[in-house]
Amino acid sequence: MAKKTRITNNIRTLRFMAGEMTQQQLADEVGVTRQTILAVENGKYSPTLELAFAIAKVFGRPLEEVFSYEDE
Amino acid sequence: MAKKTRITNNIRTLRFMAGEMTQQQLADEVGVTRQTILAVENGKYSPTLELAFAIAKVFGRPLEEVFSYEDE
DNA sequence: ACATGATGTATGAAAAAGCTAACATCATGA
DNA sequence: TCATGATGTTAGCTTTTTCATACATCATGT
Repeated sequence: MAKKTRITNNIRTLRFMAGEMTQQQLADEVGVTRQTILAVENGKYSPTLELAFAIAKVFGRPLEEVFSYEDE
Repeated sequence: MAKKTRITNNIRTLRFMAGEMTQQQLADEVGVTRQTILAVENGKYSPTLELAFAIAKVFGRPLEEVFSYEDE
C-alpha cells in the first residue's frame, strides 16, 4: 500500500453508546488484548480485517460505520 | 484475534465483471504488487483494512460485498 | 486517605502482511 | 512453433500488527 490513506474509527463513541462498554470488555469479546483495542481506538495503527469485522459485529454495525477510509 | 475466523472474497469474480481486469491492473490501482493481490485473492492471508478498503473502492462496492467475515 | 477500575504509555518480542525477485505453467495468437 | 501475457509458486526480507508485561494517571467510592 504505497498510497497515503487514513483509517479513522468511532470505537470510543460506540463503546459508550453500548452502555459504557470498557476497552477490556470489547477486547474480551473480540479476543484481543486491551492494548490492541487502545491502539486501534487511538489510531496508533489500523486493525487487521478480521479484527475490524469482529469489532463491527460487536456493535451490530456494518464495518463502514465503524471504520472510515479516506484516500488522499 | 484468538477466535477462528475466516475471510472470503469475490475478487476474482469482480475482476472479470470489471472487464477482465488483470491482477496486475488491480495491483497497480491499489498500489501493491501482483503477488499481494494473488495471495489475497487465493486466501493465503487477508489484507490489511487499508488494502481491503482500496480494493472495494476500485470495484465501486461496499467493503462487505467484496470481503465476507465468517466467525465460527 | 486508600483501594479500585478505567485509561494511557513504554518496551521488547512474536506473528502476520507485504515486498522483491526468480522461475513455472498455461492459453492465446502471430 | 514460438512469443507473450496472465496466473501460480517459492524464498528471503522488511514493516506492521499484536502480545505480554509493567507502570503511571485519574476519577470514584468507601
